Amino acid sequence: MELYNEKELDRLNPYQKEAVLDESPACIVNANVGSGKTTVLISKVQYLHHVKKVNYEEMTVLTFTNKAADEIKSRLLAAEPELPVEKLRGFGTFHSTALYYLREYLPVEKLGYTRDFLVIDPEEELELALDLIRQHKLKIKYKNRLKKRLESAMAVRGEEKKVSKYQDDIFDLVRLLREEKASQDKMTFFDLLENANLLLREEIGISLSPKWVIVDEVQDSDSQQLVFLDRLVSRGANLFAVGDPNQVIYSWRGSAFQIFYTLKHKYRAKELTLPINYRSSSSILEAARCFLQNGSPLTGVREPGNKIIVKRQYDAFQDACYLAGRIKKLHREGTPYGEMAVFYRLQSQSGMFEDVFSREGIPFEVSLKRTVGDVPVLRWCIRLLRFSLNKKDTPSGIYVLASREYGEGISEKKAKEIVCNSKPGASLLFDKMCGFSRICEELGNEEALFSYFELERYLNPVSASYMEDRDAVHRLFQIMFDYVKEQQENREAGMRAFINSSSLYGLDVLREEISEEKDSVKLMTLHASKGLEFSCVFITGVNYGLIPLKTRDMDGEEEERRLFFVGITRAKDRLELSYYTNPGERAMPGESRYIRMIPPRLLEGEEERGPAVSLQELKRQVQEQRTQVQERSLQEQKRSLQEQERSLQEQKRSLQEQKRSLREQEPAPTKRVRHPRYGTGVVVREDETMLEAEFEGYGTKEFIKAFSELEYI
DNA sequence: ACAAATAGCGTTTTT
DNA sequence: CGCTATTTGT
Repeated sequence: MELYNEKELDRLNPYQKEAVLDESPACIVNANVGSGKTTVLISKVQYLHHVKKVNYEEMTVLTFTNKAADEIKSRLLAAEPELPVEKLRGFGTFHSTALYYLREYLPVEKLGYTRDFLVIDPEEELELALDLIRQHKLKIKYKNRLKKRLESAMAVRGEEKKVSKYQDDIFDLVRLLREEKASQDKMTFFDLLENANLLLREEIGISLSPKWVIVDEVQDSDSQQLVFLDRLVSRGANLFAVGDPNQVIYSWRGSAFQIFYTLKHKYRAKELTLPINYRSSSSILEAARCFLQNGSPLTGVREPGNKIIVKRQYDAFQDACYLAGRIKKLHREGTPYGEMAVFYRLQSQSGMFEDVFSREGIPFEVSLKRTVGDVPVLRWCIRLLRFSLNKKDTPSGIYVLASREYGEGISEKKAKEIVCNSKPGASLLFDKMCGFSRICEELGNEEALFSYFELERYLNPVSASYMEDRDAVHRLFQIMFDYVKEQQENREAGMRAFINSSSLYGLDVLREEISEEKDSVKLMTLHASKGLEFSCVFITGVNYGLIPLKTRDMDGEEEERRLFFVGITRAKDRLELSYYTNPGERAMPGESRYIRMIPPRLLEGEEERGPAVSLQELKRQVQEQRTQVQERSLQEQKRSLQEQERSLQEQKRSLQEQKRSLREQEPAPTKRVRHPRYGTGVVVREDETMLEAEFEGYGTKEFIKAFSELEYI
């Protein structure tokens, strides 16, 4: 398709073009923030298909989030509407791709599974583990941290050394758990990748050998995902990976450090760079550059734009009030609400902004994920379906019968007896679940499914949430039937696929109410902001102790810096930072040193004042500032003392030179200020909070910077 | 049964 | 560092 060459490639800059056209069997692209990473990735896929004649089915495109996968797929489909979606089955998250391989290509029977296995969430695995501990009377220490202990124990790969450092039975538990999951035909997220890795290692004739593996955000890979990549590359796939080492903010959950270096050496990959940022104004970009670790060649193409605004606020409440006004003003001036976002460090900080914004009538959306598991009735329903589709899943059967809110409401002991001994006639609901396979294909619609299980009875009609629950279940069933209809498989297989995908992708059952107001200000943590962009970004609470968060070690500190970098580079046109003079216990009063790292010439002067405050408030703020100044000068004294010690020798050496240059030095430029009452004056003395100026006819006056009506001229 | 010793957080979150 | 939950020792 020659058309592709001319039209698409010419839209790319030379760096992007080089990446798309690169012929190396392994190529890793160091994509700077906002440099068109996804564009290159999509272009690469299209180039491989149209020019290199690689089928879409022969490509595996791996992302970390469903959102990223959806974006890539929808952009490909938008460019080529006649492209059948089935051809993009290998395009998805690592986990969904592993699931696809396990179901379609890999011999899961070797691990004791059937092809009909279902995906479970981590909580269910924990229940299973606790059950096994009880059953086998295992000795497990620190049971309150069982989840974490299991995670680390499962990550131990070596077959030999299986002695717990606490001398308990944790490794026996891991083994039993693995066997139990296989016999119940269940896999966790972890198992999906782990089992795929296990089965891909064997050289047996698997008709699975993608020609290309393309990875997005490769800097986020953990060791399991790297093994998955390695299996595919070992089977002869070419590798094209895109990522940014400056955006590593998830190393605490296991993303491998120095991944670029590792990949480059392991696969002798060619390294390319995308240096040009198209997103942010050059002022914002210049500030961002202060937070880059290595001298990455991050260049911009945009005009300087607005200066960065730094606001001092009394506390989070004051900031929320100020932001409400500021957001309204920007909205009046033409910025849509949807182009504005407020970022904070901790989830717990969102509440204040939610309260104030609702009161002020500003439409907003808090980014919080909800899954089916968070809604009790849906959790119950999914487990009802799971047992109906998989009789080996006895824990789900017991859960359904013994639930307090829904179902038969019988005791767990009784439920266990019924389910484990498969006693017919003891429970109507149990019999219904057992008989589900027989009638499954006959059910006409979701209504029929609802009445088959007699859910109007089992959903507890006397409960306060009955109406809500019933609607939620109806919606769940409807989404499921729509999903099954789209699949070409039979009803039962379709429902299995639905359960798995609802575990992997979550469900939109409850999304409707939230997304009603599309044009809304987004509130989120700095972490959640990754991958997004907004015209206007507010980062709140840029105090030391919060941004950066007080961390244990140096690595943590570096990650905090990258996190702030990610935050400020989300902004296209406006960046506004704020800090509190009276933060909670956690943070220190006063600006974070991250603010001081930004060159002052990029900042808008701080002459603007916050909203009017009462006299009492003012007094409190002044006092606050005094203590703040005291603390700061104390810190500064300490710091300068250390510096003095360090530079003592140097000072001695250059003393004479200093003296000479001192004589030559120009006197400090006279700063002039204007006051509404005293007129124009000359600044005599100035520090961070105070300013002393001499006015003709009035003499010397002292001001607190934040509250004086002074104007620099 | 009680006291002393010890381990492991703290925040961020996707699948 | 300082707190809590849990284990260990008496």
